[in-house]
Amino acid sequence: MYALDTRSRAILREIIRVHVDTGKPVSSRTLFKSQRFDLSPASIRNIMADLTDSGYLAQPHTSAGRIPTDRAYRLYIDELMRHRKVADDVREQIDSDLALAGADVRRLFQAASHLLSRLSGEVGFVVAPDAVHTVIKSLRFLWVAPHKILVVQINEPDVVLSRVIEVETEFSPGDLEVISETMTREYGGRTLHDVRRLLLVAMKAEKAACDRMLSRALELTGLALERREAEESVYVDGASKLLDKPEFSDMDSLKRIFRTFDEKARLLDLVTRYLDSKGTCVVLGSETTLASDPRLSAVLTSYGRGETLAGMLGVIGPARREYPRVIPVVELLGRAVSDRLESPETRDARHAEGAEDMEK
Amino acid sequence: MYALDTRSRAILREIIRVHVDTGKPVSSRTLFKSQRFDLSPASIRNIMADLTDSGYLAQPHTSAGRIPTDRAYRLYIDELMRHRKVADDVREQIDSDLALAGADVRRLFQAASHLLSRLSGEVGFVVAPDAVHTVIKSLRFLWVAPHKILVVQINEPDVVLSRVIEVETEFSPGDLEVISETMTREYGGRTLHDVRRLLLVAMKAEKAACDRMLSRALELTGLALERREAEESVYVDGASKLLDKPEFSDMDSLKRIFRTFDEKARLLDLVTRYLDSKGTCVVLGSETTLASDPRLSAVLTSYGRGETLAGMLGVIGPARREYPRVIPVVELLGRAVSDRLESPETRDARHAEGAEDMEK
DNA sequence: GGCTGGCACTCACGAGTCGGGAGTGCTACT
DNA sequence: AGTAGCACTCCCGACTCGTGAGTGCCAGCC
Repeated sequence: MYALDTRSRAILREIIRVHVDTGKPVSSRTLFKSQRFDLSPASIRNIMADLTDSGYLAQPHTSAGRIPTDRAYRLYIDELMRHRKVADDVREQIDSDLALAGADVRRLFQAASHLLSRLSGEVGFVVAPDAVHTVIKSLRFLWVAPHKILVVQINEPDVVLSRVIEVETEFSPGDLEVISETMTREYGGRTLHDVRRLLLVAMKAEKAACDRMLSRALELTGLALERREAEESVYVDGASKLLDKPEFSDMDSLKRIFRTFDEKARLLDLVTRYLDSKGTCVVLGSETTLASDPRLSAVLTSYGRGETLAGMLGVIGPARREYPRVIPVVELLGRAVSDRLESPETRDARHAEGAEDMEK
Repeated sequence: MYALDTRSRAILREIIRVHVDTGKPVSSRTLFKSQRFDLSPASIRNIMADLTDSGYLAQPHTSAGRIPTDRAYRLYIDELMRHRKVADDVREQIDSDLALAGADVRRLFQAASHLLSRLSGEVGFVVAPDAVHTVIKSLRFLWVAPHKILVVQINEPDVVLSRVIEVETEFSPGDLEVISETMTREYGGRTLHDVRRLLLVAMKAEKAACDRMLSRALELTGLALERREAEESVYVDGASKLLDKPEFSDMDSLKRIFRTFDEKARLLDLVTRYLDSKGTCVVLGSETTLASDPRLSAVLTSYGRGETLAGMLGVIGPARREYPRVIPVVELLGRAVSDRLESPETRDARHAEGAEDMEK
């Protein structure tokens, strides 16, 4: 009962193929008419009944065809399907769109989530690297206007982040240069997470010693590295694509789902749980409560190499999706984003030729 | 027929009040029961019939109550309603949320659009200042990593923007310093729009003279000031709020509307048309094709003072909304954002006391 | 003349009914 | 094991119909 024979697997595979295509329950007659099996509808029905018993198929109601369960999708993803190659024009599109975003991480993530959404027809998302994995290389403070200081944070593979902060007390450009050097020397090479921790310790120690300048420097650095809101580290694109999916055509679930996308913190929670899994993984609705709806599922992968700079990206949609096409796209984007985050020459070295147009 | 007497106006006003509250057509009986008029249902019906004839009311079908037309809303907004004062806790919330965003414009706009959405229960949006109104004060280029240059653009009232760009050829930190000074001297004080134009002219002139360094500098500046995508200059928040509005409960229009929000360029087009109107204005669906749905309407205002730095913000939702409450909120946010974009000390000088907490 | 009570008329809406059709499960036969 | 046949189930759309909310109009009243 548990080990499926080749024929059952073929039937299951075909059911999934057809169901993904049509969205409707698949009947024995449909399979029969597909001519792929040398069996009568009745025999196919028998096999389908067996598959239902083993939990791979379900029927929405008696006298309807069968739809694949999450268990079936799991088997399909793990064993039954073969990845399709990503079309060349899609590759080119990804390359050129990401290149257009240039070196600005925000634009890069925005472009990536947009591409994910457009190429999959689902909701695309990118979660920026988290504090534990981000390694700070250097930190620079620049005076830009009264009470306004530009913080330039360079992370491990030359990923540059900049933001403006507002301070109560004034710093001179000279002060800031000194602070930049000190802080980079002190905290460079550590993870953002560690730096935040160390800063707290240092500030506490400072309370006693009371070195005015140092204390101000620490405060400034703390402000600069403040925990970012989820809003800033989660990029979502194409939520409206869900409106086209027939499985989500009832108002109530739509409301719930859209609200979840609005509160990006929720998304962050759910996704980072899979940060440590290697490679691409598919999370089916029943296996976790993704976005409070068991019918939602995700294809996600982490980007970044080795220990540093791990974030996640992927797509969210119904379990019924073209896995053979979507999974390779997500993987490709994971690699593409990783590449983009490195310095240009490393990147160019790797793909000696394939870079159609890195400039624009 | 055109000049409405006091009684008709009172009735119309009440109909709008009730309709905004319930969302359903208002019947003569309802008005009668409200006890606000010393009239029988029949008399009220007569008046309602007159109002219908003059185009202020409409009935969804013969034997239903009346709903206000856009013409009625227009009259209501212009003459009938009185603004309600914004509650103190709302003021405080706006102040503290915007203060939390600090001096980073992106965060500021994000926070503002979020506030607009939350306080109005509709879709909030902020459109960043456009090229024609933005006056560049100075421009600085900083070397941050091989082939990566940080551009710091400071606009007129000390609004700081920074982004990272990727360049093919390498610049030394020294080069960049010289370029920063030259460009600021050359182009400081002009609008972004003008600078882009002048750059093109200069580059053309360069072609002939062929000063390698200058040509590279111009190219770099051009790259730095490239036209931003709509994605980057339009901030939308709370699109899902529309799902709660009963008037948009049919799938088809929802799809259209959400797709429009996804393509922010569309929004940009529609909104900037009103950039030059002074003060807050209400755009009703029938008066323009806002987001391809005549039932959508917007309350919007421009922020920024005088000639420099004009952008727009506001909310989008059904025409049926609590104008007396929403309009003041939008106006307040317009002022609050304008304030935040100035330098802290100007701001503090103005509200000598009211700054609960500018630091955090 | 303006207001009102009364009354006939309209029409959306929800519940109930019904036939058709798609699909299954079972059984008996090959 | 595979198949043909058949009874059974149940969703779905169409159709009907009663109900109730609301209006429009008219005749009378102040």
